[in-house]
Amino acid sequence: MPYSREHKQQTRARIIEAARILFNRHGFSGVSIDMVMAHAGLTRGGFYNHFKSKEALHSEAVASFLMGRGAQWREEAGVTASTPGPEAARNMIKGYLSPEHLEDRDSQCPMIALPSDVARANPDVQAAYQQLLTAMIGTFEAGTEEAPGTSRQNALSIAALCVGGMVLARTLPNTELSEELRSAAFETATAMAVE
Amino acid sequence: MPYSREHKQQTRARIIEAARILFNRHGFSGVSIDMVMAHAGLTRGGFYNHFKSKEALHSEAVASFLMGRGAQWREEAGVTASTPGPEAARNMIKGYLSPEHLEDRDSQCPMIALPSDVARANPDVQAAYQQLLTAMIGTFEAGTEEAPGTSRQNALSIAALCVGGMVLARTLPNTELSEELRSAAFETATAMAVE
DNA sequence: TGTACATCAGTGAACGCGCGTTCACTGATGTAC
DNA sequence: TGTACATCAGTGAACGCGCGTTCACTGATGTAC
Repeated sequence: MPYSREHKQQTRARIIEAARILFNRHGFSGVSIDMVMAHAGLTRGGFYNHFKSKEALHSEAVASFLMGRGAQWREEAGVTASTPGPEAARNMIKGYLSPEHLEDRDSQCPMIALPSDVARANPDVQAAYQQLLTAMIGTFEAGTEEAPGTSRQNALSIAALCVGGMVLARTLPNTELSEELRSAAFETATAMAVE
Repeated sequence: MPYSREHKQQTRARIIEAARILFNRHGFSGVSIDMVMAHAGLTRGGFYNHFKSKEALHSEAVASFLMGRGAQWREEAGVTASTPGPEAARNMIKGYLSPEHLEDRDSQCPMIALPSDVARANPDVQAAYQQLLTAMIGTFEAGTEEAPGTSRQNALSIAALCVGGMVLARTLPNTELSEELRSAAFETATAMAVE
């Protein structure tokens, strides 16, 4: 078997990484397979050696965020530490609703970059997003466990604040209102995690 | 001047209405000019008698929501009444985060249907969205005027909750989590409007 | 160690299709007489 | 009132382009001897 199995896997990973970045920047339909392959240092024809279709690449790209950057965030926030609690939730909120995340077009959370693409995507893509969202909600829920009755509602609301705040801030051309929105969502979400 | 001015304006309005509905259903790039014109009972060629480009149609469609259904909502909520206050804000939240709005694919708020299209659209489209969002925030702000220091932050957060809750609920294939999110965002936003 | 071979990752031309846009036209309508 | 005309909203064929996908090929590499 010429070309080690490793070699093919590395190429595959390079294509997924290029796709993740380009989808974030330009949206699913704003990216062509030519663009993805060129960004990965390859030519168009080889794509179908690795993926069944463009849509299949989409769900791989989302999953790769969850396993890559998303996992890193959760670790940094201390979710995996022995004492998760409210501090991990607050750290997560701080990172998610940070100015850096708002500006990070390439590595932002796909829920911010591509929400409307997903609502119309195939079930595999939607399932990948749901995993991402479920992980996020889990982090917040663990951070508000003192009051069991309201903790679930709080966690869901914090997730809505995080995604909604960032989506709106990202949409606006007016940077002042954009920053105001991000900041307001951050303050409110943080207050909710402390309760 | 054959064909009254009125006639042309009516046709134009019919095209915009078709576009608003189809963009909501399928997203900006998922809709062709053929589809819009057919939906309006016309043929492709006439489009450029009315609009400069497909993008120009996009901003018109958003503006038409603001002036049409959006204005109707604000009226029903009582924003224009002599005593706006928290009740109008609560009504608005109730309508926005309602199960009916979640299911209403055709006439939902474009901020829910097309968020990622907008972030990459031209300035005219973004300006139309900003007007829509500003009107929404204004309604909420008027509803929390008792505490001036926090009212602005609250209004912005409620907007983020409304849009974020609906965007996430819309994205999910799992209807149970979807409903849970909508409901949680509704409860939290309502509580914030009362404060 | 060196060589012939088989494999298959990667290449790039090609296909078919749908799209946004253009354009020559047609025919319904309001106006002038 | 009736008719000829000018206008321009609407038609539908056509253009050029980029896209997702296919396919015959090529050439780098691991393996067998």
